[in-house]
Amino acid sequence: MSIYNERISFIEETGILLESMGTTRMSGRILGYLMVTDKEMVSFDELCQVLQASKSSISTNVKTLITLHFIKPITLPGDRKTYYMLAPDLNWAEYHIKRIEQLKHMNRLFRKALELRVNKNDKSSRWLKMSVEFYEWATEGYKNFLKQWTGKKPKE
Amino acid sequence: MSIYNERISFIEETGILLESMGTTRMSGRILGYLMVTDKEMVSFDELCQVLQASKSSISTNVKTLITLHFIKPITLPGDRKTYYMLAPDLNWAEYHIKRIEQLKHMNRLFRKALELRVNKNDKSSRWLKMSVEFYEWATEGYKNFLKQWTGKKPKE
DNA sequence: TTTTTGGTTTTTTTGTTGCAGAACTAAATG
DNA sequence: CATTTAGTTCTGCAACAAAAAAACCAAAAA
Repeated sequence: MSIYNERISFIEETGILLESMGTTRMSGRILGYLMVTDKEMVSFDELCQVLQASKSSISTNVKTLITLHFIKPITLPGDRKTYYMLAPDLNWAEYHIKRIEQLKHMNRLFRKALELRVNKNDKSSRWLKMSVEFYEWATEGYKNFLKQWTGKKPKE
Repeated sequence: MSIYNERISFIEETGILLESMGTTRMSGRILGYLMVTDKEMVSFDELCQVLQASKSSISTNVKTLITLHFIKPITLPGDRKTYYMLAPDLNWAEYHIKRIEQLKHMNRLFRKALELRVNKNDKSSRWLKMSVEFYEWATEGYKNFLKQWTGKKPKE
């Protein structure tokens, strides 16, 4: 076994969590490995070996992690290999601001439902109005809250 | 066709959105129908017919919507049927406060990874520290923000 | 220019999940 | 106590997705 058991179970946990968040288990494993390995960057080939996965699986999952801005590919002159590392410029706040879009979708649905109703003052309509108000308040407020992060912790 | 086309497409949209949020398309359809029907409550049987779905599918999906506190079952004396309506006491803020758990999981992973690292001051460790700080700040702050909602809009 | 290396794209295999249909259960009615 | 009603649970299938295998391609090396 090439890496410690604690680390293996950590990698698997990360796999499960990322899977539950909508990506794949394998992409979670890759992220997990990059988090616990003491190497600063890791080659494509090493990922295949350590995670016991096929090249194709690593290839596709590495790509999704890159588009999510979680990791970054590194290439070196005189070296054909590609290495990957945790994206040093990852901005979690930005990431979550983008995710707020889903809440906005919800809000659009509530408004539309309200339009489609004949009686705009029955229980269901009031439910919808309440929901619209909440989501309007929440999306705006949450976004403003997250924006405060930028500059909060200057990288020393 | 028993309901208007605008409403049908609304129902389908809701299905797609709820599906993308981790539940099933059918549960989204049920919620969507309850949002646009002018009836205040709808019977199990009506859901089957309007959504052209089997009893089993309605049964299981209605249950998940109930556990999510989105809808509420209503029974009436002298009537064997069960009716469903949008949960009048649904608290969206509460709902999202519970969802924050996922962010906490993330944070737990970051801390654990940091523990497992040998060199606690290399790039990856700093990435992890930054992430821990962000998630600590974000989960607490978001929770407090959401708590402000309660009492913000007294149901007049 | 041929071979090797490093990775990508395409195709198969395998596993999962949502839904329908049938069998089942509980309660109310005759 | 048999029958009907209303809904639940189990089984199986079709659709889909994740990962593996295989075919492929580009760049560097021989």
